[in-house]
Amino acid sequence: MSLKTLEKSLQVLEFFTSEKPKWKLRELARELEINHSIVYRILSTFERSGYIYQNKDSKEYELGLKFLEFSRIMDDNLKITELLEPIMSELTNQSEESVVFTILDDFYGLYFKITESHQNVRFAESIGRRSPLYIGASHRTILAFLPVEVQEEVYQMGKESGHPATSDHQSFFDKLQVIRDQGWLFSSGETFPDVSAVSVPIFDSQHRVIASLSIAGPSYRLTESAATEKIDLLFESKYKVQRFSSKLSFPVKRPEMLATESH
Amino acid sequence: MSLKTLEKSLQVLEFFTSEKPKWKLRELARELEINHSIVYRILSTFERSGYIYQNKDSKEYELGLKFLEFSRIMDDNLKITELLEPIMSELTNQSEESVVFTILDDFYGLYFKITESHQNVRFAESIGRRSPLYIGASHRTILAFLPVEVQEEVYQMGKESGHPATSDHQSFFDKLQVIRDQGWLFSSGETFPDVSAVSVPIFDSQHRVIASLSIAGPSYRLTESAATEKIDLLFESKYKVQRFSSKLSFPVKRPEMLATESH
DNA sequence: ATTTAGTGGTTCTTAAATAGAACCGTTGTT
DNA sequence: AACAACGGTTCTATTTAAGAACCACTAAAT
Repeated sequence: MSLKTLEKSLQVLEFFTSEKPKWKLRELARELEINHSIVYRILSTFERSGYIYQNKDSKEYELGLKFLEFSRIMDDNLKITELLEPIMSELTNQSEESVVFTILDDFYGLYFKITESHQNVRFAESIGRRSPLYIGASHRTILAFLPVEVQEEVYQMGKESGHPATSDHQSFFDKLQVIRDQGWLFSSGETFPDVSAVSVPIFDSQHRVIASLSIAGPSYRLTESAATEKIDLLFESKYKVQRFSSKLSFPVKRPEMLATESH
Repeated sequence: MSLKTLEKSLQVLEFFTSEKPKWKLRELARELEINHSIVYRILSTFERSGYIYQNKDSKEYELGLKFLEFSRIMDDNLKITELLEPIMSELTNQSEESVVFTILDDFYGLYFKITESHQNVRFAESIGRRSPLYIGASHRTILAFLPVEVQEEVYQMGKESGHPATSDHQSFFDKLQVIRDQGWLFSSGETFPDVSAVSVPIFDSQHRVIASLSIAGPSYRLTESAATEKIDLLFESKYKVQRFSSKLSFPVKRPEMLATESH
């Protein structure tokens, strides 16, 4: 069905995170609970192709330049960004806040494109950041329009990680219902402290949710009432995006349930 | 020695370029001259982990969001950029032109960081672009300080690709000598038409070349004499970079000769 | 209508690659 | 001087992948 060697190798890459970007060989092997010679072969193969870089003094391994290269190729390829850019820039100008486009990626949301207000905190460095769907307006707005089984799964993920948003099952699902009813969501300080955002879902031509569009800003300025005033602008942009999104394909990975226990 | 399955899988990824970012399964298999079921297994394994995205309508494969994610992790990790940033920004302000930091990556140079002059053409989108060392001031400046065997190899690469810079062996190597003698290089329109640049090499603590630092701008403004006037500024920045580079490790991949025929 | 050639995806058995224990030589500690 | 830990290497039993043949499907050509 799939290539086990490749699969395992890619799992190894997942351990190179922002929190732990550098690994010594045996340290990583212990963490993975596999023989260090296997890890060695994987890392050195990656290294030969530039996906992994090894500091020859400290012997530590880290991510290689290949990812920079491929990320540029992606940008070139995604004409989406060209079409998104003017719409988002306009919304930034009108709303005087930063605008964030979050894309659905399995059980996660990924900050795909950000246009920054000049009077704002720096968000742009978050591009490419992936976090679970239970957290933040931009993410929960997407979750609200996914199948209930996925919502349950995501809720469980949050529960297991101990995240406060998933402390009460009833209120979590009630809030998702609110998003579906009013078509948007405002939230404060969920993803970043002192940052608030208001989000709307983006659908493809088959009315499946694929992303969300958000206005984000510092909580002291972007209060709930300030955000509410900007909702009309946000909806205008949403429709503009949806108009062209029907013609383009976003690299969206829809979540798949491995096993459905109920009938 | 190395994992053949992984190696082959990574070779498949290399075919997703800016020029040809989307492939149909059998089309790619033909190009690779391997059985399509092998390519299928590779691509679908990559897809399950987000490295490859398949458009479910057109069935075409392209690069996945994983590369965006890893590229962000790299940025977080590379404190280099934090240290490089102020030096490069200052040089941009002083020189009133864009500044480019090019890193050595095997037989190639890769645009690693760019600070843009406000009065300038857009370079930033080139970050992550990798091109052979025979082309352009930023690249040839690095090449000049690499072993002569590597220079010969690179010259051959250029020859085979028919690039004009490598039409005459003697003059190619003479120019490299000039770079070593004067410590910098000016060139016009080599990488981008109507763009000129002046470059200096960056060495690590063991005096091995690892990168180059360049001032780049439109040829009508950054003439050879204009560039010459900025060389002092460029050298100042070069030394600032080298002062901290001794303490940090750049993810530089040094070229390795597979076989040296001559003694 | 029917053949033909193409597509993405799947299956099976032979043939090839990998796993992982045991092993280097080196380095730093006790 | 003994010990432990390191990155890296080697060898063969065991696992995995290769790739021809095969689907079901689509589009074009007859």
